[in-house]
Amino acid sequence: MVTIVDVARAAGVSPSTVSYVLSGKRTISKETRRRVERSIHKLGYQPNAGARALASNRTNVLALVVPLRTDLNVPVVMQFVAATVAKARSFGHDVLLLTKDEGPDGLRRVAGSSLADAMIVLDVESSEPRVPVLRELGRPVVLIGVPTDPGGLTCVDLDFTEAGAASVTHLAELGHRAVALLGPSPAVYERGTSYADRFLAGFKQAASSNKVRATTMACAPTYDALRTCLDTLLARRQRITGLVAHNEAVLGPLLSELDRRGLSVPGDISVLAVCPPDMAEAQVFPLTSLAIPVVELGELAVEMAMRQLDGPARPEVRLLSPQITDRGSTGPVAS
Amino acid sequence: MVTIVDVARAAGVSPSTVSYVLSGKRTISKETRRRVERSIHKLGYQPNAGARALASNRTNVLALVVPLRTDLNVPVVMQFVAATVAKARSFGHDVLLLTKDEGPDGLRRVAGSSLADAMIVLDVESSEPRVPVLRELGRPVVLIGVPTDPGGLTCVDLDFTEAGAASVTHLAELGHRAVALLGPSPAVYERGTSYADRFLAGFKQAASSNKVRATTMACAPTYDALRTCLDTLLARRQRITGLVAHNEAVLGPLLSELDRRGLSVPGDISVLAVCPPDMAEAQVFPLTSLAIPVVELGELAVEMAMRQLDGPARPEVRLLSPQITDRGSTGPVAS
DNA sequence: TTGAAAGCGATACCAC
DNA sequence: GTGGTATCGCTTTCAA
Repeated sequence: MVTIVDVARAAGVSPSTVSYVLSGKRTISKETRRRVERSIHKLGYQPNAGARALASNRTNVLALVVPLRTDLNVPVVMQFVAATVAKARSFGHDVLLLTKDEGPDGLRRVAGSSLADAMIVLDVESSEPRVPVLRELGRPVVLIGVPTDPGGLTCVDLDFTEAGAASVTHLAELGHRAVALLGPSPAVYERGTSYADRFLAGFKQAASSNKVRATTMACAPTYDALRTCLDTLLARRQRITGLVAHNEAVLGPLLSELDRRGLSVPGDISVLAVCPPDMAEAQVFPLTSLAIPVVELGELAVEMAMRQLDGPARPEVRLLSPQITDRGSTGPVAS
Repeated sequence: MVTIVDVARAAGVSPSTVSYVLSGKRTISKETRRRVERSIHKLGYQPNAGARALASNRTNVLALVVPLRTDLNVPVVMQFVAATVAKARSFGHDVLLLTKDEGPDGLRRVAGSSLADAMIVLDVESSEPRVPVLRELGRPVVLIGVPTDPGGLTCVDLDFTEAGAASVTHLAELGHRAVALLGPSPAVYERGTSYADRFLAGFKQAASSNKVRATTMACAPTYDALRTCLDTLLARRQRITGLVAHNEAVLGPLLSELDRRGLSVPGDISVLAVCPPDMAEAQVFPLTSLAIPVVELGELAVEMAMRQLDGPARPEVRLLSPQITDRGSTGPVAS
């Protein structure tokens, strides 16, 4: 193994000089820098991560805690992970992947043994058991999602309350007077997953202030559950003309069921999907959607974590404004 | 921060004793062990990963290199990741997530800086540019997939050649004389992804030896591509009665298109899916499937990597035998 | 602008 | 069965 000492010797300088060339924390003469860089290159030197971490208290590793159950939407999580890893690399960090299964102890372990400098935590629940732990770790943390009491922790998320409201408003402005929300799995609500509740609240609130009749329904990610939901929804006295699907997993099934029942979109029923943009485009026909900005969230989370590493930034809860893209699956009510 | 020295002092022993209690590499008297463990607990001691790595040349980190493009099947990759992380944890290892985008240099970087003890590499192509690099790293490596020349590297995968053959045989035994393969995206073939080619080869080979007429077709993961494929396939003179879908992304669309065209499964056409078991069960109706044993592969890969860490094991290429589970979507040809 | 050397917190060898 | 301590490879202070 090539060490910094080897490089120093080859370049005829001291190890500290090599270190400073690498870190840029000191001004180095042009000539010295050249010699050092040459030696580094020639010897193929690569700093040892462990030694570096030990000496500097910096691992250059970002821990990412994700839910790896199948009950949450997998492609969405994956997109998020991809965005995070890419962004982290751009800051010279690698990503250590932890699962939610490890719980609060996992966080303690990783922080306690200095495996990572900072953490990004996904799938935050309203009353999140990991929050108190995270607060005590004394390490930069960014939550994706907003617990009931973020107290001191940095959070970033889509403004789901606004999003819920915006979806209703979108439909209301098209003249819809009876709309439905096809929500996430009951399991998600039971867990108290914060975004689900917030969306629901915004949805109901806007429905009432827009004088729109709203039905809401959790829907497990299976064909059967979806059919049952649809049966119930479509059997209502007041015909539902607008449907908001806040459940990526059932988008495909939903469209094929509507088709099977002879309902055309948006002719008979408008469909607004709440999902990442690419997913809205990948359906049997493109769906008007309220975007879950997965990539932006991932990148933002990394940036916020890095900022905290640079020096204590004051905690903030950042909520991104919802944006709706019309792709033709919502339209005015036929009168 | 609590260090091993603090623990040693509190327990009235030397640091080395604490270390040995932790590692179990030395016999320790019952009494001493008790005292040490108590102190560890009381002080909340957690070994510093960097220091440990530096001193022992072991990081207890496993690097996992995954394709994070959207063109490959995301849920499948995710399942694999989940299985790997869980298994790695059971060996006391954490997982560092790398993307294929980093290419060979990424592997060099991670190995060179001792960020991980071993690597597991997904989405291996036939003529895989990373193979020569991996071979030179001198670190335990397990490839998921089999490059044309594994030379010295350990690989594990489903036996896709056998799998291709088994799917044809399954249909042939039910009396089908004209079958089709709906394969992965053209992009996958163009990349020379090894499993796609192997499956195709086995498929064709078995078709010819079973005297079955076989049509094969790559299919991009979009509705349009699928429709075009189906149009072509169903327009054939000799009516196709058996369909093998080796493309997780189009299973849903496929079934709804068949339905739309008034084709019943398996009455008019048998459908055999090549995908993870849970995916076969999650369709509009359960599909007979040839399982891609994602979880087993992930766990096996970790085990093989760990074995290599224990001492140089001789390289092997392990191919899992395909298994078909009948869920009713394939049946005898109506005559 | 550069060098010397004291740590960082473990492990594991050598002694006893 | 236990202790002392050199060592791992780097960062960073102190000195020049």
